[in-house]
Amino acid sequence: MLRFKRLFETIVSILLSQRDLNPRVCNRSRMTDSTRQRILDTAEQLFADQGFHATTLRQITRQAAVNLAAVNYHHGSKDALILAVFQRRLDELNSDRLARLEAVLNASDPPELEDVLEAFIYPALLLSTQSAGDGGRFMRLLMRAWAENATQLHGTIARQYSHVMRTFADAVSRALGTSPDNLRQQLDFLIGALTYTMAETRDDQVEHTARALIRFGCAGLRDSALAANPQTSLKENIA
Amino acid sequence: MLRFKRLFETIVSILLSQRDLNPRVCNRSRMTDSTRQRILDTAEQLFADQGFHATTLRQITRQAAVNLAAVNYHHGSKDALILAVFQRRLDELNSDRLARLEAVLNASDPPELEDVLEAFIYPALLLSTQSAGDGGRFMRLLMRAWAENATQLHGTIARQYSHVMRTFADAVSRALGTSPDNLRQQLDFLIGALTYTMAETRDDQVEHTARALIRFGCAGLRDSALAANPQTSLKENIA
DNA sequence: GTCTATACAATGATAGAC
DNA sequence: GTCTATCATTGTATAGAC
Repeated sequence: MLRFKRLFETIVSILLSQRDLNPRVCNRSRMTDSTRQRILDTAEQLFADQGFHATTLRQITRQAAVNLAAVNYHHGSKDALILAVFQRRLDELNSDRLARLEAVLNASDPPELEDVLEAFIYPALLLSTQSAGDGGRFMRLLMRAWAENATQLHGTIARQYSHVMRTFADAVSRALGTSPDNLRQQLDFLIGALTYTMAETRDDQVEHTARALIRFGCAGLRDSALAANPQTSLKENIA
Repeated sequence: MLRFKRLFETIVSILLSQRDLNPRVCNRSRMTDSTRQRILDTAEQLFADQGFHATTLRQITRQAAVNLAAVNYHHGSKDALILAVFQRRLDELNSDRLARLEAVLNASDPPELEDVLEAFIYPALLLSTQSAGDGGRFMRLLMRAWAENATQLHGTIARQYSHVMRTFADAVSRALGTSPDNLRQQLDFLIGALTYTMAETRDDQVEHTARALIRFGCAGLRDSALAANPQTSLKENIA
């Protein structure tokens, strides 16, 4: 009973939160945005350090120097706050990815598979070490959130950024010279490897890890394409 | 109606309880084991359906028809209960993996890389569709748990099953004909892809998904080994 | 040893005054 | 928009019955 109410409110706040991305509706006063922002920053840091469950709203509001009720007023619920923390970072991440991909495609079409994968992988590994406050690793957050709230949060994120995935699938298929139809599963393998890796990569390993993962993913994608489309890819592979 | 279900579950868990415990510690009465087991089963089902955070101890104890305090008495805390739910399944999983790997190594040494990866991947995908009660997918649990409790639970699990990973790393290195030193990172890529995939694989896709992931992983591992050890692997690759 | 009833501090959320 | 006061619910601890 109570659960349905919470779920409803979370959904509502997710829907409402989309207007924040739109500059036209951003009419709030500076003081309000400052409170919103301060809650978001503090929450991200505490979540990364302690986990979602262990972090209380009272900790967040005390450290952010705002009232306890403010978090519910601005974000609706604790779950919605978690989602908001994610969306801010994932918006950055996917913007960065798309910008790099566009640069790659402008340089040469069809592109090199390595370059496409680098545009996808490198920003993610950078994000995992840069953000989340003082050296905290952001991507532990993603895995943590995934766990707690799996169906809802994962579904929301996947739906919201599906166009990014589709764009990259197209680019990969052009690089491989095959149809993008059967590519989705292999891209999921790559996403899994990337996500898992992000949770444990340190700042000084980013370059090395990115190169290893790009190589690993390229080999897997090329071989799988070779399986789906033997005659076309074979000669390309030999050449 | 509910009473028959409870009675049935009680009988089943009494029967099952005999194999699950270490014989040395098996001094408990059957009635006690039944309570422990019933808590574990009910918790697993509810965790998979609702997530860890959303599931309350009162829900579990009510549905399992045991007292609220029983869960703390038998497992210590909610977090420890979560860990216990995992260990039961992961013990099965890794036993299955090691048994299959041993069969592969007995058949031929050095083994085929595909066979080694199949021994690692296939049981996991099977588990993700079989267990967790009524068609629930167990591996959503793993991702969920990762999230909530990341440092502690992930660390515990990784430490506890590190020997399994080492055994597989050895087998892979023998199949590739290279040193196992630089293999760990590529195996992590594979684990990430596997974990991510398990969360979304349906019962009827297991065979197809397993084949695709094995192929993907083999290609990635072979190419990475080729990078680390050019001259040795090159001719093997051509041959 | 196992189980039960009960109590407790802390949490997320809310209502209403300002 | 913000705050104070308050609520129901949570995980956990304990005392005592079988």
